This record gives sequence, structure tokens and C-alpha cells, in this order.
Amino acid sequence: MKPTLRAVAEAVGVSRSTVSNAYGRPDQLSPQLRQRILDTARQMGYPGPDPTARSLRRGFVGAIGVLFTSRLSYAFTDPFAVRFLTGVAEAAERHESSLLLVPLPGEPAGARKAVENAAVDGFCVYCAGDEEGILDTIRGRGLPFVTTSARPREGDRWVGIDERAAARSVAEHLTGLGHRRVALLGHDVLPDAPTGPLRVTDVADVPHPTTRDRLAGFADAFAAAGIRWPELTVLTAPDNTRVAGAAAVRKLPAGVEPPTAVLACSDVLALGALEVLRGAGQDPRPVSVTGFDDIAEAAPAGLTTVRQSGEDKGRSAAALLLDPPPDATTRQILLPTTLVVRTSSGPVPRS
Amino acid sequence: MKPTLRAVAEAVGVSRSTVSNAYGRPDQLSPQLRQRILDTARQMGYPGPDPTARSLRRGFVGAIGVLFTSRLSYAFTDPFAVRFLTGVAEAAERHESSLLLVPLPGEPAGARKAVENAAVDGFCVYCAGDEEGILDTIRGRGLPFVTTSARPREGDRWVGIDERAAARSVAEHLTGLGHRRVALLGHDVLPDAPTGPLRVTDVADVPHPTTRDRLAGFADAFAAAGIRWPELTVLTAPDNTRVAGAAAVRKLPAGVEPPTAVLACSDVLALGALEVLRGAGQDPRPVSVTGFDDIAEAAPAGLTTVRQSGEDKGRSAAALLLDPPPDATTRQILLPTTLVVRTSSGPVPRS
DNA sequence: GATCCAGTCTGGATCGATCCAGAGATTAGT
DNA sequence: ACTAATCTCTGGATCGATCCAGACTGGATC
Repeated sequence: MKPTLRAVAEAVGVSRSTVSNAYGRPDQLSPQLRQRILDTARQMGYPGPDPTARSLRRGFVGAIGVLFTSRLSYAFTDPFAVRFLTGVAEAAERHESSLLLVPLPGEPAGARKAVENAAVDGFCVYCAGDEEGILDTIRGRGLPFVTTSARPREGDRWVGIDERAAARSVAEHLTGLGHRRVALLGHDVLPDAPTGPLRVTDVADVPHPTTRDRLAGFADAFAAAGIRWPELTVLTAPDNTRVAGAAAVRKLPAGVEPPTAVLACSDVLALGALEVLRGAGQDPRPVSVTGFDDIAEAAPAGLTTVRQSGEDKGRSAAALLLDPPPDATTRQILLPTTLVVRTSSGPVPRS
Repeated sequence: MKPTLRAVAEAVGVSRSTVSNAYGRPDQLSPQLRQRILDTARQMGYPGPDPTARSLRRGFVGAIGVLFTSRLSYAFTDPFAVRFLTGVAEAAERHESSLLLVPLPGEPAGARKAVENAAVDGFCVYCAGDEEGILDTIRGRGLPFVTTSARPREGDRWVGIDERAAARSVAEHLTGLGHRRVALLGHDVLPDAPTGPLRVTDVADVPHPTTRDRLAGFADAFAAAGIRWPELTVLTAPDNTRVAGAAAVRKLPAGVEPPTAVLACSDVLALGALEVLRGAGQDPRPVSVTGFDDIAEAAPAGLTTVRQSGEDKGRSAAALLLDPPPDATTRQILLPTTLVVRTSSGPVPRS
């Protein structure tokens, strides 16, 4: 059995408080005594105050929870999520806080339990799906949190971008190039929908909030160009991964007039699409492809996309949690986006 | 103030134990009473047992610590480290364990404190540098741990590859192709060495254990081909990053006979090297480049490399921690590696 | 009808620390 | 020399739960 603080106190012949102070507040005792305590502690093999006991008493843990509303191990396959995490880690490092990555099981009850059992001082919720249940559980615990949710509640801390306007900007880039027959590509467009083309009667039906907002932004641009929502082809992918993007594009109906452009809701989907559309044996007429996020792989692939900084998002989120601005008005941070035009998009080829 | 378990007990008119059992062991009380407890708890806004208090009493946290012996936010820039983390996350998900990512400050004292303050049941230590101090601190706490250290102690849980043999295999591939004038590229080859070519008198002087083992493996192959250590040019990079790799290669002395091959200790370094050596305005005579790890970016770049699975490493490490095999002999897992030959390596061009 | 047993529920002890009001001893101030 | 201030150190209360030995019921067993 490991010795405890009490054992050290008895060995040295002082009170427990004094030993505690030797570790936590050196100014509360004489340097000599402190040294004597530390020495015998070391010699007894006492590893210092137990973190759990300390947390209980102090009411403070020194860790922030990071929640991905998707499987945790999947999260790492999404480069943008990794950048976000990098930003969070950077801010946490500065605050000497640890990060608790909590895996959320699929079923809501399990997810609830996981959130309730996490020993943290607050949460950064990276929203990649439905999250209201999660947020309510956090609220129930009375812990502070920051979301990147598509539509934050009044007063909630939030960091994000104007998804819809950003999406609109890429789409306008394409309508400007003359594209009229396009396919939109997102993941989780409709619940349980198989990979492939869909008729979505209303954008509002899309359950995944980010996908919904981006599709809506695309639609805005096309509406301005005289193309209404029901005329747009929507492709859906089961995951936000390259292979899923590739698979979705392969399901484009052969024979009928193919789209002249594919607008993806993320770079990984777009890169998957590019692979297929630029791959060997394809129709030589190039199809324009655009992405979203501007991950590292986008530039070498020449992908036209919308840039947003995952690091900034993560950093801001963690900062909002770790030292929140006193006035509630500055607790929602809108980050900028930029349209980055590369070679993957071009004018409609003449037929 | 949030209500506690005691408050709920008083409200319902039962003992604290009973409320505790309502959450933790439903079989210990009648379903009706349990329901009544849960209902009033919900209505009072009691979020369930406090995780910290529970951990203290139970002596079990439900989280494993993950340590990177480099800055945490840097770790995410290393694709192989991310794969490792993915594997760890996968195993943790299965065990309903959380992952505590602990940022380690540069100075040993701070790192020690960080490890001592982490509320976890054990550690996965991803060794990317010197780690003995870290491991000693963990041992001091009496917590189990798994390392990927270059040279594990007898009895320690470990998962890794035969670094030296694997490195030797790529190098033999190159000597087989006729390469004799080569440059080795690693990071942290010598402490505080500037980027660029070095004379390293002895491989054993290299402080970074992985770099050392891989360089030694390279040297083995060249020794077999009649080239002794001091004749080998070693390039060093300050970081294990693409830009650092590129910078190191740019420092190759111009004018003198350039190497016909660059053997890097990692794919990111190799990719940086490739960028420079295949870039515009370069000597048209192609220099062979090899990497190590086979990260996702290696294949599209045509990089010859040694494949090892980061996911497997992470998964095995976490498994070794979460349900260790009873017999100590199987607590060290040697994972396989494969030489993957692609287009970045070829025969020595005739001059 | 005494015994045994399973099913429920209780309450004091405990996990390992930190907090805080205050006791004693020293030093400083006038 | 006497009060005030400062420095050290103490010990009981507390953080919020879980553990465990045992009490109490009501029904089955022989």
C-alpha cells in the first residue's frame, strides 16, 4: 500500500495540514521543516498528494473534457477535427490543464452516462452531429461548456463560422463560372439514407446541422442564379471520409447528363470525389469539385475550398472555457473564412 | 449549489447508501423505491454521483493517461502519433475508459508534477524522446504503464517494433541498388545541433532513442556494404516535421559530390526532403529518398518506406494496460514491419 | 413453531486530501 | 515593557460519495 499524507505527517511528527502545505503552499511553513517533510516523504515513497482526493476537496479538477459527437476513434480520421484538437491542446498547455477525451457510445443513454461520469471542470463540444442531449446533460451538471454548434443558444459560449454565408461563397464562385447542373455532396444528409443521389424535398429536413447549413448556403447561391432547391441533386455519404465521398460520387447515375460541378460539404469528401472524377478511365470532360475547411491535403490536390482555421477554433474554444471574458456579449466568437480558389474548379466545359 | 446524494436521501427519506445503490447497484433495492429515488433526484436537479468523489472512494478513475514526450500540440502534427492515438482511443472506447491527454512542460520538474497530478488508472507513454524521468515518476505513483520506448526494462509492458532491423532493411534496399554515397536524416541527432550536416563520431552518442536505433540500423547495412560509420553524412532536423526535413536537406553542402540517396528516420522528414529534391530548379539527377512509418501521405508521394501500424501499436498498448495478460512473458509485444518499395527509390544514376 | 434464507434497507467508517479558525511563539513598534 | 503584527503550525470539519457488517421483514422449510 502506498503511504498517504497522514503517514508522512506521523513519520515527521507534524500535522497533516503542515504536510499538505509543504506541497501546496510553501509559504505557510519554514523552509527547513518543508525540506525535512519532502525528504522523508521521498524516502517513504510518498508520491505527493493524491490527485483525486485533492480534486474532491478543492472542487476543481484541472482538466477539460473534449467531446466529439461521433465515435472518438473516427474523430482522429478527420483532419479538421485533429486541427481543432491541436488548438484546444495549445490553450490547455498554457493553462496547465489536461484534456479528457471522452468516448461517447452511440445510444443516448450511454452518452449521457459518459458525460455524467467525466471528472472535468468544463467541456469543449466539437459538434459534428446532433448534440442537444449532450448539452442538456452538461447543463444538468452545472458545468461550463463551449460549443461549435450550428445554432448556439443565447448566452451559451460558442465559437464558429458563418457556415451558410461561407458555403454560399463557394457556390457563387461556381455559378459565376457558369455552372448550373451541379451535385451537392454531404454526409448524413438524411437519416439512414444509403450512399448515393437523393431527392431532398427541403433543406430543413437535413438532420446534421453543419451539413444542413452548408447545403442551405449552396442553395442560396443557386437560387440567386435561378435554380430552386428541388432541382438540385444531393449526394449523401455515410461518413465524413474520403472513401465515403468517393463511393457517393460513383453512384452518380451513368448515362444521364452528369453534373458539371460537385460541391462537397468538406474537403475529405471532396478529395474522395476528386479521386474518382480525376481517376483513370473517366470522362475527359473535367468536373469542377469544391470542398470546405482547407485541410492540409487540399492545397497539394489543388482543391478549391473555403478556408477556416481549426487551430483557431480549438484555441478560442478552450480559451472561452478556461478564462471566459467577463461580459457575456463577447462569449460568442465568429471566426472568419476565406474562399480559396485553386485548380479543381473552372468554367463549364463547352459540350 | 448543486444537490448532493445526501440531499436526495433526505428528500426521499432513505439512507444515503440506498440512494447510492439506486445508481450503482440496482439489484440492491426494490424497483419501486429505486424509481422513486431516481424521480425525485431528477426533479431536484441531482446529476448523479459526483465522479471525483466516486473515484476517491472506489480507488478507480476510469481514465488512462496518454503521455507524449514532446509538446502535446506538436504531437498532433505527427501523423504517426495521431494514428497511435486513434488505436488507443479504439481500445479505450471498448473499455468505456476515457483518455487523459496530459501536456508535459519542457522542464523535468514541471513534467514530473504534471504526471503526479494526473487522475488516471495508468499511462500509455508514447516515447518520442527521453522518458526515463517520466517513467520513474509513474513507477513512484505505483501506476501501471505501457511504453513504446526503444529499450524497455525487463518486466515493463511494452509494444514496439524492431527499430534497428527495420531500418536496416530499407538501407539494404538502397545498398542493393548500388548506393554508396548517402545521407542519413533524423531529428534530434545531437543535442542543440543546428539544422544541417553533422559529423557524428558514434551512433551511441545520439540522445534520441528512436533516432539512434534507426540510424544504427542504417549503419548496419552500410557496414555490411563496406562503408563504416564515420564516412556517413548525417543530417539533423530540430523537429520531426516536414519543413524541418526540407530545411535540413537544403543545408547539404553545394558543390561537393551530393549523396545519391537520403535515408530519413521518418516519413515526414522524408516528405520534406522529397519536396526539396524533386522541387523545381533542382539537379535533374534524381536522389533516392526513403522514409519510415508509412503514413497516409507516403503512398501518394510514392515514398519508399518501412510500414508499421500506428493503430495496432496504440490498440495493443491500451489493451496491455486495460486487460493485461496474466503471464508477464506476453507483456511485451513486438509488432511486424514491412519494407514498402515505391518510386522514390531507384538505382544510382550513371554519372 | 423454530429455523433459515433471501430480499431490503441502514448508518458508521472510510477514501485522501484541503480549509479555516485559532493557538503559540517571535519579532517589531512605540 | 506592553501591545500589535507576523510567522508557524495544529486539528477538527469537510468535500461527496461507497463499503460493509448488520438489522429488520416476510415467506419457505421441516
